[in-house]
Amino acid sequence: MIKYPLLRQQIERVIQLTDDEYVYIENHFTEKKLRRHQFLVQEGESVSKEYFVLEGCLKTYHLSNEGKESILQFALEDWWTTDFEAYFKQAPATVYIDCLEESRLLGLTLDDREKISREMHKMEHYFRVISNAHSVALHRRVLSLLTMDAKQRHDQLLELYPSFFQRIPKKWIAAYLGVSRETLSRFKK
Amino acid sequence: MIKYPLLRQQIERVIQLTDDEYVYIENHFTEKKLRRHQFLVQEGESVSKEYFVLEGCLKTYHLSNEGKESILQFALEDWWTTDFEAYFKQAPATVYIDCLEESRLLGLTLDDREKISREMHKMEHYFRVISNAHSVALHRRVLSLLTMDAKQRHDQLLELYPSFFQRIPKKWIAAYLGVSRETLSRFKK
DNA sequence: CGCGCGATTGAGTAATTTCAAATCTAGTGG
DNA sequence: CCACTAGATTTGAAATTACTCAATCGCGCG
Repeated sequence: MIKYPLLRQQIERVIQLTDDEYVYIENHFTEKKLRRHQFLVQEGESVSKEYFVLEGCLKTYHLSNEGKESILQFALEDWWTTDFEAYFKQAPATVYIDCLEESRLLGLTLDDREKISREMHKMEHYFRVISNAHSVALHRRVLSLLTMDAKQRHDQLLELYPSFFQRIPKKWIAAYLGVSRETLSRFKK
Repeated sequence: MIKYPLLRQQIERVIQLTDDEYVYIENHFTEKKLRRHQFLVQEGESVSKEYFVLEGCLKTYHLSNEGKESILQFALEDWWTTDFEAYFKQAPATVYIDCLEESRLLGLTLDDREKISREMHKMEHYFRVISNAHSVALHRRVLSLLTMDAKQRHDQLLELYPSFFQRIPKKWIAAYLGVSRETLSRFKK
């Protein structure tokens, strides 16, 4: 019985699955619901799962000693999120993940991930492709921080992910771009 | 016959290998020498291999339309380097990799990488750990670009990789930190 | 000795931040 | 449904940071 077609769709962007294969995979996931302002992960905690976002919106951020938030990732429908460093190394989290909207997630433990990868070579490939995509996105982000000024980064983000600007408060967009909200606000012309 | 103990040492930081296993792996690598100012990779080219640095020093950079270089990575002894996006996707390179000192490298093709991963589960694990370490490093770099000013980034780099400052011309350090060389020069007090 | 490249220094300028105040908005309880 | 409040956004002005451009310095090498 297929319960989450969105997850299947996402995986099948990379590999092909039979109904049986997909159902088998899906059974390793557990659903989790979060309300606004609830934490999925808090600094210092252990991180047992990675999560696929069925619906909603979350932000991953680092909190400095001075209380400044720097946003590493926004996760919307169709995205994977967790503190990957903590998850893979089974180490304490170094970031917070916070729910911006009421959200539904599917969680997968590291053991189940490895089990699935071992049993289905295709899935191991899927996870590697996802992980590479993740690295490539980080590369692009480093580049944009090195080569572009704040206005250019803003325009690029607007073009790449217009939905961010509709759903996410401007102050978090600013914390993602690495500018003050005042500066971001002045760009809107 | 073991020819490159440095490579073995590097792999054995993560997994254990017998002599036979290591020699088998080593035989998939081919040595390559480069002189100063030679390119390992140029934008637009295809990228058939990833490289382990036996000795020397290389820089991976992006060239903007205005001719400005932004440095993504310095690779010294013991590091892996290539245009990973191009290598994994078998797509044209988007960066240049340039030799700063006479260097000796060991190249591994994607096919051989996958072959080794398939045949030795340990090595698949090694490659995943390396890839995660890579992601984590990029995460840290995004964070440092978001949270720190140029002076703080400079001090952090000096602490993390003091050898960069001895071997690499200041202008490239500046291009790595994302500041002008004049600004970098003014930090030295 | 002098060339050439990289590094440094100075001065003026542009971009962005900070702080403070004014405005707008969404969510809450009555 | 409305009024109210806390939070979010915008605007202004001053202060800071880093940049650009230009000139100078220092050193290795032919």
